Amino acid sequence: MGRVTLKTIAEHVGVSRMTVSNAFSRPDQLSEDLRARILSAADELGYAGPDPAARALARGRTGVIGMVLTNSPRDAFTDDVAVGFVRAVAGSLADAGYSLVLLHSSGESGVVPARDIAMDGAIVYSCAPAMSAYTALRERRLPIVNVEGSPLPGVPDISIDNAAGAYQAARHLVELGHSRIAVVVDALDADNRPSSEISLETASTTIAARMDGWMRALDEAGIVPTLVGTPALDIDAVLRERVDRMLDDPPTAVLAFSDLAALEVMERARDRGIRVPEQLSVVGFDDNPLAARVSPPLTTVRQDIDAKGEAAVKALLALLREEDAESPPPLPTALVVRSSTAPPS
Amino acid sequence: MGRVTLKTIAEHVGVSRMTVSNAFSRPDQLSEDLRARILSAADELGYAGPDPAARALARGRTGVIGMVLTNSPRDAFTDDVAVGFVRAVAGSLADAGYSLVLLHSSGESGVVPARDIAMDGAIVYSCAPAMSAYTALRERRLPIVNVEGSPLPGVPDISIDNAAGAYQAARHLVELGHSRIAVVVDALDADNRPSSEISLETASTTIAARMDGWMRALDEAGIVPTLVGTPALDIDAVLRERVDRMLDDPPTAVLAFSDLAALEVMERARDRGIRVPEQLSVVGFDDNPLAARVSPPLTTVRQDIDAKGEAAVKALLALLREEDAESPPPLPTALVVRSSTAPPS
DNA sequence: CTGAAAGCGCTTACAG
DNA sequence: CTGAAAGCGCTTACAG
Repeated sequence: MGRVTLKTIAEHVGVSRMTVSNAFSRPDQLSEDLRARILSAADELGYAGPDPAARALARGRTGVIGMVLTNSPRDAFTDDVAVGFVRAVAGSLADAGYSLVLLHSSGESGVVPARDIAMDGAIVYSCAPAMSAYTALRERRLPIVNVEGSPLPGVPDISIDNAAGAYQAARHLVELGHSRIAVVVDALDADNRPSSEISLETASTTIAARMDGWMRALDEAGIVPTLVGTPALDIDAVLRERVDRMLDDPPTAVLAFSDLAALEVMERARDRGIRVPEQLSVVGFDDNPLAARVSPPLTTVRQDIDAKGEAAVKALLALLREEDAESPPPLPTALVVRSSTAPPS
Repeated sequence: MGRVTLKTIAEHVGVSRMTVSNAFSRPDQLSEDLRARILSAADELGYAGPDPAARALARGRTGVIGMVLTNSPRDAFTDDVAVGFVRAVAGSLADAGYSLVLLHSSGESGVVPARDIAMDGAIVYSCAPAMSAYTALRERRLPIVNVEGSPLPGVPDISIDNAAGAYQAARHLVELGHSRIAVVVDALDADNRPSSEISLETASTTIAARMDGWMRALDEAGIVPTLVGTPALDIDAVLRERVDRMLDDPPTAVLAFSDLAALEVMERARDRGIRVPEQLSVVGFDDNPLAARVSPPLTTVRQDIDAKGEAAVKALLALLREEDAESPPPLPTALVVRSSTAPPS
């Protein structure tokens, strides 16, 4: 009998299509009684409600918000901080009646979700402006909010106060009495050189801000740290090797750009019999759920990932209401001192 | 100048709308040269490509697959096993050119994503058949795959071999010499009674299968366990209280329906000075990433969550191709013996 | 290789 | 309170 549409029901009940449409979408436009008759006819005919795709086209809105993550969902979902962010965003969006669609980068399938998926707006998490998914979104002129990425004109930016957090972390080490300090960052091909020889031009905004904070505190104390960097977000092979090389002539303390990197440092140190914190202090960043659980528990800089997700959604909802696209002030951070830091021996 | 559509470009180039459509969607239908002219005009006019909502309506497919999780995304994303599943599904879908949309249960906003979001199919993870989102999906006659849920006619079912895994877990305790054993389950209002007094009718299929496995091994050994249950997926208050009550007269071993529940038992035991595994052996289920990290590391039943996600996507893609809706055989499980189990003292 | 026709299923003003 | 008209932006056969 073909597909059941508004028309099928309209004919069945003996009214026009738009009256049936009204029964579903604008209940106040018709009598209780007629509406009940229409709804029961729909039920009888197995009609589940107006087709969402048709409705999206007619209304010009889909109820869907996209999210593009740094890497593939497979990678992103391996990082508890990213997962926490997705969780917070999905929750806040749900409260506002929106659903979240995960936009992977274009793969071999030829599909580019950022270009081909119907949505009302998107949140871009920790992406370079040149990333293809991000570009596609902008070409569509979709409302976009940028999170921990490089600021772009007209795109609201959500981020924590990376510089302040990093400053506190470095300050903590200085106050403990450390002066031989290494800084471990990503997205920077530093390769174990003194910081004075390094240019930071390639770093992401987030990393650059953290560098600013660390360096300000170290500068104030007259300390020139060693920089250990990786050319990309390659937490694995390259980072491991360079951390290992750094430990050949170990500093007394390390500032890491993330808890995951800090854990890597702690593991490498353990392998070589270097004791944390007695011989090496380590400070992370993020307060990853793991940080409190490892041994020794990691000193780190906490960020409120739920607040970040809420702020991103709030900014996007404002954009959807066509309000001004203003970036809120950076979210606060807090140093959490646990047991991975101590005075140098 | 209004919105740029196929028509705008067609007029600009001097061809018909469908030729422009072909330039984007069926490149083999027109000359290289004409296509290049069209594409460059599109670029010039700031046209990002055919509108996805309109395309979805015309083509009858959206490129989006929905996922409904037991609870709100906020809750689901707190459980590493659920996160692992989402990760695996999102990854497999991306490989096939589909994007994943997270379908929350209807909230106060009046929006019911399972009913109102345009999609081509959905995966239902660990949901009761009566759950409203699940019902809405079925009313729409969307292709659906059910994961760790109660089997429904015509809906392919993906699950691990819960019974076999549970059997191995219970067998392990029996072989260690335990005979005073408690079983901790959810979705069952057991309230610390001997298993012989309990009816299992309210349990989910997953729990019921695990119960079958545990009971078979215990029956074979002539053991009647104590059942500790919670009325719902309420891992918190109720479970804590009942586990506490159980520990008033502790068994020598506990079989828990999940690693999270097992950790709860271990924590309660620690609070009361009951040593694991010396005084109490604990076996979990799932091999949650946490299981290997806690102390003592937890003996548990491992399931391959990536394989489960892949299997779910594979079954759904078959459905989308209108192939037969067959449930694959249950995925294998394996007992992982760590340090939370030992012979009774 | 190109285009005229019909259609996807709904909603939005607007008139009665 | 109800309905006729126009439109959302695209694609799918099909004819030339």
